[in-house]
Amino acid sequence: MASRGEQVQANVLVALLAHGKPTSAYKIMRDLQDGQPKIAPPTIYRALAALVEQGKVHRLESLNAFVACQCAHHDHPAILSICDDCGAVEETVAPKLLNQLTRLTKKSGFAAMRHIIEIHGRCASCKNAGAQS
Amino acid sequence: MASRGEQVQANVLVALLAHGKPTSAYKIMRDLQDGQPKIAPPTIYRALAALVEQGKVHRLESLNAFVACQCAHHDHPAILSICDDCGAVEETVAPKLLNQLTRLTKKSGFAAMRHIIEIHGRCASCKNAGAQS
DNA sequence: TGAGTTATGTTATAACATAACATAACAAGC
DNA sequence: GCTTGTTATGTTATGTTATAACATAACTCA
Repeated sequence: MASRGEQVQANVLVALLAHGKPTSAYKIMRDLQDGQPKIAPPTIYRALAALVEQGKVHRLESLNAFVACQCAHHDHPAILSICDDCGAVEETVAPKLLNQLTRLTKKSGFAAMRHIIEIHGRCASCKNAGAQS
Repeated sequence: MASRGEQVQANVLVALLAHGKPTSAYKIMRDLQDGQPKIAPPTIYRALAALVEQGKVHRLESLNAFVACQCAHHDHPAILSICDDCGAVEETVAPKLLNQLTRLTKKSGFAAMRHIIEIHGRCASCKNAGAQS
């Protein structure tokens, strides 16, 4: 049987998938409070930390928000493209580029452990929508 | 004569330079409150926004903190290497790599406007310190 | 079963950020 | 030089994000 923690993680993941867009921890909490009124921030943050650890969720540092990973099967950290118009996030995996970054910073002796790459801009559909208006 | 805003910006920059490490907006505020007890968060955030705009300060999205730019003369966004041990930040400028990123995301029609690249790890001196212990 | 350990729940508060409005400075036309 | 509009700055309040600290429950293993 799933532990309580795993159950919360599953619920959080469902909530994130339902949104399909960057969602704050507190928004998720309010979602879950429909069925579990007393759930508190630390519970949400613990579940999110576990999901991020598992690679099932990405944390968006530049938005202080979270998205469900869209391509479950990769271990590589993702490059996240964030549309500032509609909020859509696209994941790109580019291990070579990450290696380049690691090598670049290694020149001064830096040992890279975790790469955060977030690119803000406009997605294809918002760009088109903007152009025609 | 410098406007009030420019004065605050100068003071904030001095405080940031004095630290030489990532510093939160509230820490800066407490620093400035030595000479100006009533200064409030919006004043600090406005000054920081202006300094970031001018490229004199970088915002570290993954730390919710700020550092003074160490190489004043460039317009390119910097790649920031952050030591999780000592907090030191190193800036690297690599326009080619940013272009690669832009091209990569452009494949799906994304128009990149702002690149955020933060790499966590250990700097050379902390790595050495850790190895010899 | 009971002692030790880990996971989870709960309360409280810390830390980060900005909305909303008030006031002051400045600039342009009268 | 006044007054009117505009922009910059100050001020108050509050919203939002995140975690510390402690309590309780569940699990393990002798």
